[in-house]
Amino acid sequence: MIPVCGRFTITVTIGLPERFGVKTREVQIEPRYNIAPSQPVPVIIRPESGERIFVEMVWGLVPHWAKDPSAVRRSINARAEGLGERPSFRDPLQRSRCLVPANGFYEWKKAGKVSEPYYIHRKDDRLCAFAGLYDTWKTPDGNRLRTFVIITTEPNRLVSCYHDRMPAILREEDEKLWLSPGPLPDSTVRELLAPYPAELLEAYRVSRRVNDPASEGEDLIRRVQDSTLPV
DNA sequence: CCAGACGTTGTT
DNA sequence: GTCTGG
DNA sequence: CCAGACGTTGTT
DNA sequence: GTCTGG
Repeated sequence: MIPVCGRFTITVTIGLPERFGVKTREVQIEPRYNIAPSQPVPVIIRPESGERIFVEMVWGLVPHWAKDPSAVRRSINARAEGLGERPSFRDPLQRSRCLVPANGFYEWKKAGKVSEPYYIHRKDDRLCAFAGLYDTWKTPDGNRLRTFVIITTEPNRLVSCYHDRMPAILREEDEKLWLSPGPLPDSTVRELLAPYPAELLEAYRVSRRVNDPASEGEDLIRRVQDSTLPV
């Protein structure tokens, strides 16, 4: 009873800071093949200081006004449509946009009783940025819990074979605008969050080992035979 | 005014 | 915090 | 998203 | 069936 983009990967970590214009290299980022909600992810923000930085945030938004993080239903996705009107997202959309680095994501197809996972990624294997929003919750002891959501949009022709939503992948030339401080016009937001071109992506069946959030490793993105399609 | 929600997708 | 429903 | 739990008090 | 944890 949760969302669409529910698992993703960061497989290419060499050159990641350079790819996103982050100057600080102190954060050691390990490849991840099965990032699930509730886990920490290095996302990219641009504070007022102007320099892009990595900040570790937990996937699943806890709004700043929540009284108790465990009492609030954490959203892991936010629909692009009507984003500006949702109480949880209205504020972050104006002031707290982030880039979520990713190489690909998983979608599941029900085949009878079992869910069969597919991996969707760029044909050229370059890193993408999902459009994200974040918020900061102040803990009773004065610390900060930083959390984020991945925005979803209509699927392109490729992803629509698997699902009726897909993550909003920013075109590389739009990443700068998404990280710019302050509100963006509604029309700009709509344009930036439009479905990513299908011809740049590829999808294939992977092992059901990825179903278990505890699974890790490069085996998870290995292509396996798709039993639902002819050979 | 106060109380209560504040979210998404998929499946039926 | 802010909006909606009662 | 999927997997796994789904319960309590008192005693060690 | 439905919620929580990863």
